[in-house]
Amino acid sequence: MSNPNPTGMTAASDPPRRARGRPPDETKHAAILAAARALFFSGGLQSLSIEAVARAAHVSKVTVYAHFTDLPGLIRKVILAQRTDMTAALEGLPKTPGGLRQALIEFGLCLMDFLTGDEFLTLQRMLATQAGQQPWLGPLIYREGAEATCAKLARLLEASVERGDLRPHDSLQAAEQLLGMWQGIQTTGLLIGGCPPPTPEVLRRRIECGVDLILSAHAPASPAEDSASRDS
Amino acid sequence: MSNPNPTGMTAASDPPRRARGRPPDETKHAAILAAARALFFSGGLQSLSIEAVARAAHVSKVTVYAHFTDLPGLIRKVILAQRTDMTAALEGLPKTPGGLRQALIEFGLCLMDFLTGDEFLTLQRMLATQAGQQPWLGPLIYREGAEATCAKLARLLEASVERGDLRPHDSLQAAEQLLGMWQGIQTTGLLIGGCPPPTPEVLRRRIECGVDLILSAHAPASPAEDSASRDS
DNA sequence: TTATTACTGTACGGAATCGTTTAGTAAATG
DNA sequence: CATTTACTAAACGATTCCGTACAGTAATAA
Repeated sequence: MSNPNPTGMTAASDPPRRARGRPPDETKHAAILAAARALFFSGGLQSLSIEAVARAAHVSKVTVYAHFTDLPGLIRKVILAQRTDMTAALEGLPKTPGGLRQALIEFGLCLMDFLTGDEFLTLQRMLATQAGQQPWLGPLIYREGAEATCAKLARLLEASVERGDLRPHDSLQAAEQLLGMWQGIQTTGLLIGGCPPPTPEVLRRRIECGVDLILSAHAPASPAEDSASRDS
Repeated sequence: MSNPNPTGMTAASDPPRRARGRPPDETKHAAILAAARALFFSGGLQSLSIEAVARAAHVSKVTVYAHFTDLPGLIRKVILAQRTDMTAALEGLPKTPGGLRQALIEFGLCLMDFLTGDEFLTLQRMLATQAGQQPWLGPLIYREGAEATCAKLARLLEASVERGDLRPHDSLQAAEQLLGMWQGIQTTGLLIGGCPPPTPEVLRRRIECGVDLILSAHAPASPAEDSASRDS
């Protein structure tokens, strides 16, 4: 509103306009958030109360209220912070050189490593319980997580189509199928604590078989399969 | 223990050994359970408290304690009741006559109709939050639900192999892939309230494409594809 | 009828939180 | 210095829920 810098360009480093009184301690903010996350990770939303967070962060309860309006507000921030980590992890998925098959497998390995990790599963569980109360959170995560990843994978396939390594096909659908096969039934199993985490061998096999299935389905018409079954 | 009927055969209808005092009112038990389920369905585990259940069931709080020892005990029973419904629904999946493709599609339609329904999603959410507290629940549901379904699907494929409609292959793996493709990324999306429920058209398309992918991958060697691309 | 058991209603003590208030201390600006 | 803002510690009233207790009513068997 009453912006003292109407040029729109922030001069050098943001105007260090020290507000007037004692400056807010960013450390506290971080500590609270960290405590909240830690607390949640070791006991679910149940154990996430303002008072517990204040205790764990070695901070006055009032300070918590000063930084985060509500308990819902705090939860929201926790989830959003988690989201940031998550999307960062997804952005960092490999753009391996090498053949398409190898690239897909590499992609799948990294992705599944992430999806079967505690960090992600916990976030997922939190979202599942919050689905009712904070309906806007789900779509946000879904779009930035699942859909974005699917699109990324689809682009990988699309690129191969343009290079002639694959026949033209519905890449988005193929990406979805691939993701589905990678996850199989185990993802939900992990979510409900119904099965142990997959061994690397099982995971790798599932990923490779999925990739091969997709690749063979959309391989170029030439009967001599050359780009799909080469490198191990 | 002090069984008055040591023959093991229950004479006619179970001995109506009226216990001595006022008989327990089965109605109450059912009412409590129903109230608990309803209550959970409209507010998550959060809103599931002994007092709320007693209120909703029009029953004294003491009665609740008489029928279910604990709050955890009540939750346990709620989940187990839900499991019973669930497994029943899965048992009832169709054994359509007709061709393999049609049978698989029918199977997929019914299954996905179930998996994307509120009943199932809510159970899933409940389990996701309870994964920490009641570790034995997850495996139970997972085995009777996901794994049993997968095995059932695998048997369907296996039978086709024996009939010669499919080449020999790892049927269990194929079943997992099929289930994965059917669920795609949307199942978890639904769980976290991240996306709207799929339209029947989308669902049907996803199911059919998955089936076709699997079938074409394991079709018998004959180049004349006859059993896969027929009927629409 | 009497004994026995199921259920009701109400109340209690204890605990955990919530969100707010108050009074005081700490750190910065002018 | 005075002012302003951030933070602390402690307490408060309110709410909710737990699990239990008590006194009384209802239904059934002996």
